[in-house]
Amino acid sequence: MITIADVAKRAGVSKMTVSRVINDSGYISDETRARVEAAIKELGYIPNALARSLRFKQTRTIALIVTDITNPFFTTIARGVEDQASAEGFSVIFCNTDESPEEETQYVNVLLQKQVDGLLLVPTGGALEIVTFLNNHAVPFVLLDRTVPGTEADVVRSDSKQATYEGIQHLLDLGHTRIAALCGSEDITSSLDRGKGYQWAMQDAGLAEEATRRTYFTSFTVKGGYEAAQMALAETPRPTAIFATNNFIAIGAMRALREISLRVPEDISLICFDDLPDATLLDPFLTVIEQQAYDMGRQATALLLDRLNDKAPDEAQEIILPTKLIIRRSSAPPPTA
Amino acid sequence: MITIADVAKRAGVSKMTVSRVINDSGYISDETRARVEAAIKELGYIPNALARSLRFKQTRTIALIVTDITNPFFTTIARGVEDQASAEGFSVIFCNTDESPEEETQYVNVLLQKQVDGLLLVPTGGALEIVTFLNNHAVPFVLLDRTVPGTEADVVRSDSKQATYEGIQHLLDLGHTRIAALCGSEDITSSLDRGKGYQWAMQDAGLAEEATRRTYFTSFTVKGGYEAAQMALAETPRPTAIFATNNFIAIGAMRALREISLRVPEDISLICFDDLPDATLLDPFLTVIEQQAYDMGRQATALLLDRLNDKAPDEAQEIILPTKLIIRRSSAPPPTA
DNA sequence: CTGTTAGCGCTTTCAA
DNA sequence: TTGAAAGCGCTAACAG
Repeated sequence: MITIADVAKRAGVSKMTVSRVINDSGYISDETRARVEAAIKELGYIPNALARSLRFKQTRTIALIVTDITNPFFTTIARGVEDQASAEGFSVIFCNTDESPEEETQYVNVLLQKQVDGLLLVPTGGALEIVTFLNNHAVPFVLLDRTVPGTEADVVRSDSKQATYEGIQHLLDLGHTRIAALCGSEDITSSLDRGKGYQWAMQDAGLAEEATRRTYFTSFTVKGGYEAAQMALAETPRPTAIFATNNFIAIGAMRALREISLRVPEDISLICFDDLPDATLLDPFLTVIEQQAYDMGRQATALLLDRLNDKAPDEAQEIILPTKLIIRRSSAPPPTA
Repeated sequence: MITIADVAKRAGVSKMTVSRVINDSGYISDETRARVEAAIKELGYIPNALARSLRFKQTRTIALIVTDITNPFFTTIARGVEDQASAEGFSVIFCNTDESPEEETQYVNVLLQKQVDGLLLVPTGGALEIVTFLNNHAVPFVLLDRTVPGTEADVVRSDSKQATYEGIQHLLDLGHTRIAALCGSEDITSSLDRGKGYQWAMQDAGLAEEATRRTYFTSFTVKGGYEAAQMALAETPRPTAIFATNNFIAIGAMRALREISLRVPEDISLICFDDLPDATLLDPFLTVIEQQAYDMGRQATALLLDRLNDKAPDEAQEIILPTKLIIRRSSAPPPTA
């Protein structure tokens, strides 16, 4: 390995002078600078960021921990994070917990050892302990998509409750009354909020009991959606519309519908939270409540970097991003209407 | 920041003793160990991996550089890499170049400064320089999916040429003769190999000229596929089948077909390289040549880690993974057949 | 079984 | 404008 000492010797100067050239700090004569730069090039010297970070006490690296790397919602967030971070000269370490609190704890530990300057975290359902730990250790971090009840923390998320209200309203306007809600896990706030938005909208329409009866909790997966949909469809009378609290649940529901040959939207309507990326779809036809995933990544990163530079207010910030109801072909009036 | 010295003082021992406890090395009395562990817990001590890596001269971190993080093919690779690496106690830094050689060079530089132990690289079309650089600097790395002509390097990839041959053969067997090929960029070997496989199969069927005339180069994107398909469809007589060299090109082609109301497979057949993940598809119906993306990630990582441990042979390794032709509903005999 | 010394590659501080 | 010494947090090598 080529070190700063090698370069110094080659250029006939001290290590300190080389350091000054690398960091463009202090005064150096043009002649010396040229000699040092030549030596760097000749030797193919690469500064050791480990040693620098050890002195500087910062790594210019942040980490992004998501719960499902296969979900386009999270990869889109990742792009936003990446773009914003690299614009400010930060690197991003990307981690995936698969919704497991154990993996989450494990990653946070490793990342702290690696001295990341801050964390971006989509918390699992069991994140209370680790988030409390981060707070106690004064590690800068920002939550994404979900909050962690019982803690104070910066968070960037959508207004799931309000957005769901509008989505359900759209179904109600079409004439539906028997609407089932397939919700994600009960220990995830975004999922809960969507459930509440559903309940709220149904209640406002005088359908509170209907809503209670037709709420199903499952996981944010295709399998979960499939199973929950089967339960919802087994009810008599059958629902005329299904609301899925995320994209994967909707796909699972779609499979269940197809299996019993129900047509969408002729026989039953289907809407969901989260869009699927245009690029992976042959035919966009689902009516969705779209979240601004890319922006969520960008803003969370901007907030985190502000924190790192002491440019954010002391109190925990809560940034709520707008959503958009995109009406496509999967929602229509109920068959009997 | 709490350091090893703080722990040592608290436990009333030397720093070295604390180090021994952390690393579980050397002999320590149970009593001392307990005291040290108590001190660690009380202070909430987190070892500084920077300082350790500086001494050990290894970071137990590798990097994965892909060309398009939005493509499920690459996120699936990422999962394989992640799983294999973490099983061996390595962390992964995940980077995205968007097919830009400049970004690629930039990332490699930063990563080398960060002292990653090795690199996993899906090379861009302009990677010759950076790969040569890596070779000269004896940085351990493994190429994924593509090779870089003019260099020697470990690579894990599919046999694109052979796989394409079989895919085209499937179309020929169905009775197609007017088959168009929508290829990715000309400076990417996997794309070229798929073009060659197409040419080869057509030639064996006595359709060499037909193939030459119906080959279109574009980029591995939905937009690229859309545009190339429009060109292919403008020919007279029109092709009765389209072969797309990746999933995104196929989706673009699908859009172009829909725009002029061509039905698949009744009016025209469509097959492509790379599957789309089950989870993001409402209705899998494309006939595809599936690559083992997850395995590609795993094997490349295993090879890289072997290299790091001097367990791999001196010569550059080439691991060719099998592919699978999955026949679904998008391919059928041509309309006139 | 435990401690001391030296040094990883770099930069801060102070002096020249 | 340049350099020497000290030290960031940790561990290898040796000594006790």
